[in-house]
Amino acid sequence: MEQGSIETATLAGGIDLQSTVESGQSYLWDREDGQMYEQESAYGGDAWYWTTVRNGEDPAVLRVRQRDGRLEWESSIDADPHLRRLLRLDDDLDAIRNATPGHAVIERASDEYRGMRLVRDPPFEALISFICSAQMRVGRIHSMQQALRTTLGQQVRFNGKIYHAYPTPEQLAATSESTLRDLGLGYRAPYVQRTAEMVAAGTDPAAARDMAYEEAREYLTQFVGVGDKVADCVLLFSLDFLEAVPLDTWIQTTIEEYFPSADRGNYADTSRAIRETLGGEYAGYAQTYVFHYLRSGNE
DNA sequence: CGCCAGGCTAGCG
DNA sequence: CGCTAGCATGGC
Repeated sequence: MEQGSIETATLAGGIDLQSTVESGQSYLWDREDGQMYEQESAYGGDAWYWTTVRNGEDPAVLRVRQRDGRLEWESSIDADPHLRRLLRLDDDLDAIRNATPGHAVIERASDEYRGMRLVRDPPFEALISFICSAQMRVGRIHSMQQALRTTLGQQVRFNGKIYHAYPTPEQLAATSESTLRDLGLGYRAPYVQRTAEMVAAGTDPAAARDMAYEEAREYLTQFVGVGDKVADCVLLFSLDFLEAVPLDTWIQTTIEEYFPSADRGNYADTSRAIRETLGGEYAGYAQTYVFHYLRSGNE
């Protein structure tokens, strides 16, 4: 086993691990004490989280927790570069905040979750988990991904315990719609199965990375179960389009309440307007702070 | 019990 | 094109 740590003081703007992995951006991390998404009162903030990364034939488990000014990790491999990628540790949060307009609700949200970073999920996992997100609560989206892992993913042994990798495109493509329904996916089951078939056959969601933003969003909507909103989530939480602002029910309410002039009546035009309102380049960062702030019961 | 959740697809005009 | 009915499931 390898282990190591990263000093949070070396990260520009610090990090809040709990907010980063429990804010409904990524559904690929599990919390080992079983308290994920719960509004606990006596929490020390130092729970272990784990995920897996592809690593040739054998996926690798990454365990990480935040304690005493460090991100401490354990893995079968060197987790350092993986954590820097998955948790966007190179983002300069101070610079991002300085580039964000000073609206009151954004500032309150940014203050409340100082150190929260966007995630950089792997593209296929992001695509499937956000297809599952349609008309679904955050906690259940996460439990669906756990069910997919536990039932269909490759077993990985680490420190004497069994973990499960996220299923591959081939594994999901070979799973029947009824099996996926049995895992609680509901009407999303055929979307997941058919999209996995497309990816297994060679259509690469990550190809959107090289496109202009709106072209990339259009490209992703070719996958079954992916409309503009899910496409924006994949662009923002996986493919480095920090300007993407997913227009979900929460942000629609926010627009009506705080930025009514940005409501242009349709997705593409409202998207452009709110993206401009939130400062352009890092608009998705502002959106994610506000989403987590409002969804957590503030205001 | 009814309502709703980080929406999408198919089918209509 | 734009618009909308229908959609599975579980928690409150």
